[in-house]
Amino acid sequence: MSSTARIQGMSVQERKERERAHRHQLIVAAARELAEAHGWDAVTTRRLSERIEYSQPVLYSHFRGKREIVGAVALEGFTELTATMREAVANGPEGRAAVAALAGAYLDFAERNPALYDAMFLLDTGLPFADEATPAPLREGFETLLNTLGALAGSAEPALFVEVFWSALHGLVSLTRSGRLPRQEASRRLDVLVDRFAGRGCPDAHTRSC
Amino acid sequence: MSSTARIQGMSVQERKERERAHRHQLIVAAARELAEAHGWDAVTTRRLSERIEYSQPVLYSHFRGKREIVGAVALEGFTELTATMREAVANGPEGRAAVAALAGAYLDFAERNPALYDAMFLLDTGLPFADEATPAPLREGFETLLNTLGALAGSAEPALFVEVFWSALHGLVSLTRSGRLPRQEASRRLDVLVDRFAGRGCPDAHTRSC
DNA sequence: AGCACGTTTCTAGCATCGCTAGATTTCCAT
DNA sequence: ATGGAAATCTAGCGATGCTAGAAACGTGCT
Repeated sequence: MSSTARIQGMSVQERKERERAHRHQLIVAAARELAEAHGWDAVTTRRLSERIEYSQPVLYSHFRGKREIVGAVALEGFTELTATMREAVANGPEGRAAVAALAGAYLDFAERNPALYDAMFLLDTGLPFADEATPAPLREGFETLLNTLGALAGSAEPALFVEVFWSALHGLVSLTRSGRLPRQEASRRLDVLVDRFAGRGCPDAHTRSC
Repeated sequence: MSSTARIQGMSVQERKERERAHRHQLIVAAARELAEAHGWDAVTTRRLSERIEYSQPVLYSHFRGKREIVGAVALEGFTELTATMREAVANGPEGRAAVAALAGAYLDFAERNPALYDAMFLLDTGLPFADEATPAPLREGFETLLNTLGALAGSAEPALFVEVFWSALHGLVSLTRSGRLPRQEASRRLDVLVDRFAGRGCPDAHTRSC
């Protein structure tokens, strides 16, 4: 290793890494756009490579395979969903209002980013969830729910309470998106769900007489 | 058309139709078994045709394509799920017990028939759901839920109440099956869900003081 | 009985998929 | 300028769902 390698070589290496990172993001963005525009079935390695103007094998120098690309898009989704939910409870609503705000934000997010939502919750991404290796964005999303809803758990364990609430939201999204539930009365279903989870009864009796 | 055609011809035609129907069921059964044994990805037209000992184009004389085969399996699933749920409420439980019985039956069914459940609720089958063309097995499944749970809807419209309950169940199944929720505490999550939907509060106050 | 015709079934192949080995080019350090 | 490592591409493999056209079959008539 010469002095040039030590002085200039490093910056060349850094530039290459920068370019690599840029191309990495290019792939993720292309996958996301393609999925959002024409569905995940339209996201093929050939189309992706065409979009980024590189050949297909380049994709495999960034990701182990297609599922890892989907996983990268899903991670973006978790970050954005967490931000959306945090915003929804930024002004500190409590009781029923908090549940309604979170649930509304969640359903809105799913409605506005269908492909992104699929990457997060439907497709196989290989992302570890309830695991010591769970990526930060996932953890933060769950914690946002926990911070706001944990207090409404009543006699149930907060974490379980949140998981069940999340499941219900996901069920609504999932069944509606796949045509199993008519989209028409989605907002009324949301009301029913919020009523059930907003602790009508013991913990927060200020919402409705019991 | 001769007398033979009028007397014997019909029975020949009937025999052919019987054989066709038999082969039809053979395809559906093969698809289901293959899916339950090795997942839906392993259900390919080539493997199916090998199982039924006919060439691939024969499949397309019975079904428009693979999705219609999945749909046929899904239909079987709805019939069986409905039967399972009916059995669960056969001895007429009420209030919390009814909710727990139905939810337990549902989750058990999903756990015991993962591929079947996927065909019903995850995969694209082209089956019409909330539609005038909704097949009978689907309708009956929903009605079973409605008959038992409608009374617990409280101030909500029964149909919506049931849809939301169903969504929550599906959410639990879906997130658990895909590894998003740890399988470990599934039964405690079920308890939390039942608590929320068993009308703790106004309609059925005999379950828990309010 | 034998033949003609309609139906059923099969062979063969298309376009596309995810993915990869090996050739080829590019670029850096000398 | 040039050798060699790193980056990139060409070409192709084994699958997939699905289909057109050829071959085989069996029915019903003479």
